[in-house]
Amino acid sequence: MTAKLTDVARRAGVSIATASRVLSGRGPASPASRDAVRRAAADLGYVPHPVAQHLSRGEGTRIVFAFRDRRTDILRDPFVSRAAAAMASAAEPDGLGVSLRRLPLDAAGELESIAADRSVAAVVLAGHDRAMLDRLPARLRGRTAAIGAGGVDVDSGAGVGSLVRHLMATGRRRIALIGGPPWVAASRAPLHAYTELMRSAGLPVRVVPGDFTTVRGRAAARIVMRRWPDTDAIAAVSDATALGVLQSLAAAGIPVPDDVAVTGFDDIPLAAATNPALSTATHPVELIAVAAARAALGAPERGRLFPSRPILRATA
Amino acid sequence: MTAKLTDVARRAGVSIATASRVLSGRGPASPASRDAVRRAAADLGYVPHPVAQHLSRGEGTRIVFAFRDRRTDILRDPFVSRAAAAMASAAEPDGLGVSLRRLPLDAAGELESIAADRSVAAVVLAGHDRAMLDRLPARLRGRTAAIGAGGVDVDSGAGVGSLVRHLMATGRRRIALIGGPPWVAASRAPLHAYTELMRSAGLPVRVVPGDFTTVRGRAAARIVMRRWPDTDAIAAVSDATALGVLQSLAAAGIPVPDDVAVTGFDDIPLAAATNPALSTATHPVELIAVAAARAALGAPERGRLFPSRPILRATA
DNA sequence: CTGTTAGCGCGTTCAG
DNA sequence: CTGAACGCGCTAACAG
Repeated sequence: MTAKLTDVARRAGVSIATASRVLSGRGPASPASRDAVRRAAADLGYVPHPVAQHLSRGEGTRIVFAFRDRRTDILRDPFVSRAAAAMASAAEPDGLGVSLRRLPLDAAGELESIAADRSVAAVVLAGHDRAMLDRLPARLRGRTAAIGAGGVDVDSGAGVGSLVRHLMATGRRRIALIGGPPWVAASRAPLHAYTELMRSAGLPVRVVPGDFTTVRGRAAARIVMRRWPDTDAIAAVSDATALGVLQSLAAAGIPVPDDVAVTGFDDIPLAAATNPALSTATHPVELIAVAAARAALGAPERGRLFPSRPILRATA
Repeated sequence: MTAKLTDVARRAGVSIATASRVLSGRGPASPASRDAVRRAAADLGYVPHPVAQHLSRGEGTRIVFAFRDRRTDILRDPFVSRAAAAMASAAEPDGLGVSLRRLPLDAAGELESIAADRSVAAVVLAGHDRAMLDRLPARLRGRTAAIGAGGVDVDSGAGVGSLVRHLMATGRRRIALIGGPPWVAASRAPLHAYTELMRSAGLPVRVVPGDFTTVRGRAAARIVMRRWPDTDAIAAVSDATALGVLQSLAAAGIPVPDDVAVTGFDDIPLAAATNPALSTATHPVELIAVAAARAALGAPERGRLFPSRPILRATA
């Protein structure tokens, strides 16, 4: 049988309250009893029972990662799994676990049920919109953090901006942007950054909407080259899209980066493996997810932007 | 304040014991009190407190996914994050969370500490070897399941075998295999399947070891074509490797699949996006992870193999 | 600084 | 079939 706090207290010759104070580090304790308790705990190989601690403190035991999406199979989205795994790794030392839950577009009911579940220590929201944040159940207020769009997010504006600037610095002038879907909040910042840069440089603004997929990237690249044949660079707001662009250009016999430079965004593992290797910018999903989890667990911090670093390879 | 079992019992005019029996479904209860309790619970919007339940039942609140690897940053491995996310999704309805923990090659101490943690409901092991399973702490015995190599796994032998058979059926005769690292258990089954098929068909066995990476795939393909220039098909045991093979062949001006057919394994998202699109076989990581989690939580099942389905695209 | 006393919310004997 | 009482293991007010 595993040793419990009572055993430690008895062996140390103090009360359980004192033992608890010493071992949890909360509350005062004389050096003498502190020492005795620590020794007793070590001798007995005492390990606290996290479940009992959580119950007693009125805290939950898990972080719920709630991802709002119209697709049912959110597990196929690499960002979802990367973020979930990162949180599961960060939460481990605290004895917490991570649960993943998909939210439908209208998630009012689901959020209520999550709020009612007292095993939920914190909630990390993604794919949300403003309405959702505003209608957040009161009981979730102090323990919810959001990823993206107003919450913890990557500075995609600055990231894409730095790539566009690089394109300009290397002589590109007719730069097209394949953006995200207009109705997705994350599409705004890159589009804005690109537009501002082009305008203030007196260069033409050429934008085609995408949807972050490779298939759409292929089609979008064809549209770009048909509509503006003199385009000498294509900036995509996701690596998946950029892969489609590369394929499309290769099929059309357009050399990259000689005739047309290409950039992506995210720095997925395969970006380094394309031919030629894709120039892109980092997307620290893991850092963001962990920051959001910490914020949800009580850190006051909100709305922080994580920097995106350009990774220049062969395509630009 | 949220309603608790006491409130439900009082409103239903029964004792907490009866209320508990009715709501948990364990133990007898008369139709009358059953009805009263159910109604009272509904009226009050009663939601049980999972943490209290777990403490009382002496169960843990989380599933620990323990991944043994020499690399420190296991989060970068897509299989790790996919498996973790799948378990986090499957565990959600049960009020359980998932924690991810890296294990060093000699994980004796870590396993002890995991076993001592009473918040751990179950352990899913991956990257293990036999010695590790044998030295498993006694307290972990009934609640541990393993992914791969003797545990729940994909039938990679049959998967690679079906691809090799397809290559033969389409006229390929000089088929080379780029395998996994010899010291990894998961490399054995595909190698064995390939070797048996080639031998019994009276065809030459051509094997070059790989390490599941794209970089190594590039190098391995060069080795294959230099050593056996008449090779007309290359089967790789991972899609990442196959991508390297495709790049290497493209760089050498060898048309795929005309001169050399190529197959991978895993069916990662980008396999559909290569040019030409990669023929491969599925690796149901999510299904496997969930099955392992269920097994660890108490299902008796062990050592089940999940089928791998060939996905024939353009490279073979 | 310390020990006593209540809880945290629920499961589960064990007599009725 | 039911209810009173205890146990799960620990934290936190409250006097001392």
